[in-house]
Amino acid sequence: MDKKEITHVLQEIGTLLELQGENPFKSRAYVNAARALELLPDALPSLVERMKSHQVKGIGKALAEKITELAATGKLAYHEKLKASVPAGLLDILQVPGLGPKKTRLLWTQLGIESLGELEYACNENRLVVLEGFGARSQEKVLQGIERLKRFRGRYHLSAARQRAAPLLEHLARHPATRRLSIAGSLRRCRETIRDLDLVAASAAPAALLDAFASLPGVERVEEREETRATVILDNGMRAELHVVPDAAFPFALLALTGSAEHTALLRQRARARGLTLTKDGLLQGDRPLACADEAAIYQALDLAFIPPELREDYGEVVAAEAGSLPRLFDETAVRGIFHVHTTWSDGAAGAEAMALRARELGYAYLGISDHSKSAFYARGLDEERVRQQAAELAALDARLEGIRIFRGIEADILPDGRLDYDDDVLASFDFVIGSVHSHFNLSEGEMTARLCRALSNPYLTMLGHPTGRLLLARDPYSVDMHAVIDAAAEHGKIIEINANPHRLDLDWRLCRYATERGARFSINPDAHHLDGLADTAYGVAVARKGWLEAGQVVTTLDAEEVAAALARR
DNA sequence: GCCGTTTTCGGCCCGACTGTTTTCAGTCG
Repeated sequence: MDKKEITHVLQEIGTLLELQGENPFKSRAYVNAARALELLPDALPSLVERMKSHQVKGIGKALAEKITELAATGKLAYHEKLKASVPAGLLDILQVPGLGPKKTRLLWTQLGIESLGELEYACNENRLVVLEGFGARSQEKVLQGIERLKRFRGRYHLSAARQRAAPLLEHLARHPATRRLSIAGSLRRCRETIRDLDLVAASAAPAALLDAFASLPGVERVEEREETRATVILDNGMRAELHVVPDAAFPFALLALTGSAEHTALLRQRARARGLTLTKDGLLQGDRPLACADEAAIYQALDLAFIPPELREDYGEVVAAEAGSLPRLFDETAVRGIFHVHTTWSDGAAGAEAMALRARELGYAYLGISDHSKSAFYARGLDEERVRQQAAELAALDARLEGIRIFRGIEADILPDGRLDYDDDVLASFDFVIGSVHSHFNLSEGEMTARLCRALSNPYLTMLGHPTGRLLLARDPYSVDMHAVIDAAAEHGKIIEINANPHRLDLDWRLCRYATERGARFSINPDAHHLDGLADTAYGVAVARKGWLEAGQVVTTLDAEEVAAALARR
């Protein structure tokens, strides 16, 4: 059992204890221990040794024993016992906004509710209103929350989908019966959330390949099996479908299965206008099939430039492909540096030096550190004194490290009235300032728009962080007039963040083209809170591609000298 | 369950918001 799995168990114990009505501080001790574990860079064996000799703050005798048991056996009797005493459905109920452990426990003990389905039923029967602390409004909110959860159920973040698809592709690619292989569907188009995985293979032996697919690691069961197609359910509940076609049909199947449905409908119309018929099996002129070696050849047959999968959303890409005005998309290799990285100074899990070394390893030329500001006390935001201390540390680090330049920034809270979280003299001391909203999400649209626009007019602000505040599959964006915000950013020459954390992907790609028209510039920021978070930059590149951005619009494609000059001009 | 000590118990992070109350508990970030 690795560290991540152990921290997950500890967190779940904390939740279960709360549901049981245990002392909340006891429950928090488990959550604290999970965090302490996360923050420690050590590998597991040396960690266990340090815990046993009481060297880890937040992990005492009892927790050290439990963690040792987990690390050694992969199980914990105490955890199993707790799980058995609390209905599993209560953990689902905790996902409903407004329902925490206390209220969930009340629902359980007073009304006998043990699952989301029972909760929905009870709401419809108007049974919540009699409970202490509940009323008609909260019952209505609970119902809305359940609706939202249902809507999201069965969807996954882009990152999760990529992680599950990669090993499937790897195994199938090695199979001798595979001639060509590709991911398709919304994952190939890099949509921000994905329902299921679609794979296409070219092979002369479909049965053999489908057999192999059904028995890949991580496949829990086969849901459907036909001659050329199989659907399986993976062990996390995700659905994956493999289509096997003859090699000549591969480009057509790939195109059709990649979609979007709207995009392929446009292509079929276009074919028809040329006396051709485009299907998932081929391109026909009357009865005569026209051979196409790859997707590009199909587009060519329709007098179109090749349209990258990310753009196939019926957002004007066919018109642009006809006019030869598709954007010149860039890939990860064009990104030269990174902004928006947290460290242990606030809520990050790694120190600045470790982050810098990892960034250098990944080939980046500069790293912009930006911890939280003082209002973000839940994230150990920096007061003015700690800002000074960190400044000294980062200056020394920058002087010491070869091959990577450190920029010293801050992620300053945008206060409800649109001011930033420090006085001007402190703001002026940073190389760059990211302004972000972390509280007071529920302002009216007018107030929130004014708040962001005022922040954008602040001369010390460099860029606007996660502009809409959304958390994919969890929290809707706050209400804000993003067109007005983009206008303000363009007017004041501020950079708009493309937050590359796969839970955010914010700015939304749908707004990128409007921002481009207004002349806005962008920065692809991983918002990394641990070492592996730096690699999230890839998801930001996916958003940029989907938003038709070219390298020239993205400041992190500049080299260190150029970006330093741009920051200095601020 | 952890920690620290004025050392074996008492406190454990803060503030805003919401919907319920009629002075506050629970949730959230």
